Amino acid sequence: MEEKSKKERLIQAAIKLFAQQGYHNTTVAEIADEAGVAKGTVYWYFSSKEELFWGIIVSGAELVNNKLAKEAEQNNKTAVEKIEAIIRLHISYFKKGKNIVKMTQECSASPGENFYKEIQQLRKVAINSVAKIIKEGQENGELVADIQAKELANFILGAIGGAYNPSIYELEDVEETTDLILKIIFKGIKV
Amino acid sequence: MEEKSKKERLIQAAIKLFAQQGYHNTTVAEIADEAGVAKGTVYWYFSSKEELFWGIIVSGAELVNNKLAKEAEQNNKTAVEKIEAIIRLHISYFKKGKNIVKMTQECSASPGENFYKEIQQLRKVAINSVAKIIKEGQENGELVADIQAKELANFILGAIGGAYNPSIYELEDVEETTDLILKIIFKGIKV
Amino acid sequence: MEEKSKKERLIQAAIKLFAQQGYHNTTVAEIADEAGVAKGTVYWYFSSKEELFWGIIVSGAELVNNKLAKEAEQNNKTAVEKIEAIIRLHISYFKKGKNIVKMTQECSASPGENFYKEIQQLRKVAINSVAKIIKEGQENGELVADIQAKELANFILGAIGGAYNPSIYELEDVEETTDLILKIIFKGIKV
Amino acid sequence: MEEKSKKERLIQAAIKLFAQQGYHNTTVAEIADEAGVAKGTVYWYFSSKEELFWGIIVSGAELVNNKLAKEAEQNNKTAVEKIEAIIRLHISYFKKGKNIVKMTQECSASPGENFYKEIQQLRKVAINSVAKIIKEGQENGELVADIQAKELANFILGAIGGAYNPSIYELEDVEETTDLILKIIFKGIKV
DNA sequence: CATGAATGAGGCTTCATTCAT
DNA sequence: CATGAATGAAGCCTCATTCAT
Repeated sequence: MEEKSKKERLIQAAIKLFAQQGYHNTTVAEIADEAGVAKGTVYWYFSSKEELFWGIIVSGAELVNNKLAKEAEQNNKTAVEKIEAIIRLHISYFKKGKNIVKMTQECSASPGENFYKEIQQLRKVAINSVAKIIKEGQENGELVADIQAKELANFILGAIGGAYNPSIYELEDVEETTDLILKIIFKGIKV
Repeated sequence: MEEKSKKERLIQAAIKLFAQQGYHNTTVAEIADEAGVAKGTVYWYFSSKEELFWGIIVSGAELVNNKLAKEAEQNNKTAVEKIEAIIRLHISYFKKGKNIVKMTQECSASPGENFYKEIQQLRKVAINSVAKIIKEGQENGELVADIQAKELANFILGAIGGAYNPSIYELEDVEETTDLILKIIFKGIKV
Repeated sequence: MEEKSKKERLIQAAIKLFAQQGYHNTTVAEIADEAGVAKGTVYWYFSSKEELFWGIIVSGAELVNNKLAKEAEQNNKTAVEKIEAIIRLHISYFKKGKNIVKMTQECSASPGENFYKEIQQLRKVAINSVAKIIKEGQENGELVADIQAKELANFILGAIGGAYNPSIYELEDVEETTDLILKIIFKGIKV
Repeated sequence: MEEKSKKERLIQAAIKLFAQQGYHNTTVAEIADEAGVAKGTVYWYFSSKEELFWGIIVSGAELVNNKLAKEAEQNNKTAVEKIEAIIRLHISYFKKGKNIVKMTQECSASPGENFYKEIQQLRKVAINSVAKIIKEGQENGELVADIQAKELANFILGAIGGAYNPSIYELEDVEETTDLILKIIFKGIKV
């Protein structure tokens, strides 16, 4: 009796290999091998290589997006607190789901793929959640008002992704990154 | 007599198609077609599809890195001014070289490719230039001192790239993006 | 249900076409066609065109080399008998494996190919077996002693290959060739 | 002013490279490079790669064949002397024209090429010359009569080629090879 | 459910040959 | 005579996907 279902093993194998080697440099055969199943079996659980890849991305992105939406709807928090929560949320997700994050980054940077347009859709949803928080903060005077909420939301999410560059520094201590981002976004770097 | 050399036409065709369709979804045949030359001609000027792609990336990255390095060596500017110049430099490069930027982003997010490690090297060079400026600013009291220079450099470059997400908003007016970034990085968003 | 496995059919097709047209003038597509399988199937069974070619050569050469080695180790035969056996062995192999012999000849005469050095290795093994027999014959006075054993071995094997030139005379009656070689090698042609 | 004509330089370059790398692994560009001329120039002197290759083979083969024919027509020599002369002729040719010999061997073992049939024709001419000598020797009682002259001629020429295996022993001292062949062919190896 | 042999479209690359200069 | 940029046919190989068992 195996510990995990074949489907689960396939997903785990896919995450590992896609993150390591990228979408195009990972073959269905390799994934099946890594999961310990036959190549044909992949097609019983997933209709295509693309669906397998995209399914993983979506599961991760929706997880984050749902938490983002919930955060935006909180009533007993200031906007600053919510933004801080959002940043912590992302960083902790990056920490746990390093491989899926890498996949998502590749996904976001691969024009010409079917999933390229779809990932942008997901990004827009995230931006909307954050923008909502920002607008509140601007309306109640917590945040500076001379910035477009959506653009700021885009900046914050982009900065998080940009700062978390797992390939450069192998940041094991991502807590530091969190603090860095919070500090800059809230206080700037000028004395 | 044609206006541009075949080599130049090939490069332009490659930039256009790689940016639009991604590296793997663009065939050498398409590039040749777009450039109006025979397939074999590509190999007269470039030793492989990869070299063609990577050559374009490098030309762009070195351009920016050289300017970055020069900026870091300026003597008659404050650190803040230098950082502002760097941000303007990037944004103006993004504006002109939209397609090459897209290619670079794909390149940076494609593990398993030969150029993946090389692009990281280029990124490190850029980070070093920016970190040098930051250190100066911290030493002369312009910038807050409780942040690691290299991490901050990584954040700034990452934030620029993250904020400039041409696929989301088709930001024609990138000047706004510049101002946004400057404002946040220097002053933060809290009132 | 087909009579032979696809792998076997591929090998037979390859032998036929390689012998007829040579290595470089035979395409993988032709071999697949001749075998009645798809082009891709070739690569399910063989890792490359070269491996397919070389595998056939080796199977034949090892067959002969093994018999040669066994012959060399016989105790109840004179050297002359052994040499006769060796010649008969080759000629009967040539008779049956005409096509593989042709392939081997091409292989041996194609510098610059990866298998060129390897076939020489196989040839050396064969020479050693024959030289061993010759030395015995020289030691016990059966054979003339003023000839280097290895050179003589090389001559004998070379003469067999040279005499058996299937492209010149389409010798169906190879028995005659056997007798010819035996006569000359043992007794010479002078009255 | 260059020492040799371009045509001559091309031929020498071709001989060197064809012998070293084989016909299919040598490109026209390499030959032009080695000769220090432009690729297009090759086609001013030779109509095709094949013609360049074949021209070299023929020049060598005809040289030998002419000498062979002359030898056959000598009146003041015994058959044995003529055969000895033939063998010496070949070995000395092998010594001088190592590279052309290699090319000829490849040529003879490359079915599917246009020159494959032509080289057989040349071989037949050589055999006829030798067979003529043998017949004379058999008629005047010098040589054993129970062997077909043509088959013996084929054997002798084949044995010479087989014995002279430049790739195995790097025989610098080809004189020894000559003696070996003479000894065996005339006297055999049995005591 | 699972397998893995089989498929075939399509990609990258090589290279003999041509031809305008 | 000579050049070398340009061509395009053709080859080897990969791999997502299918399907009979």
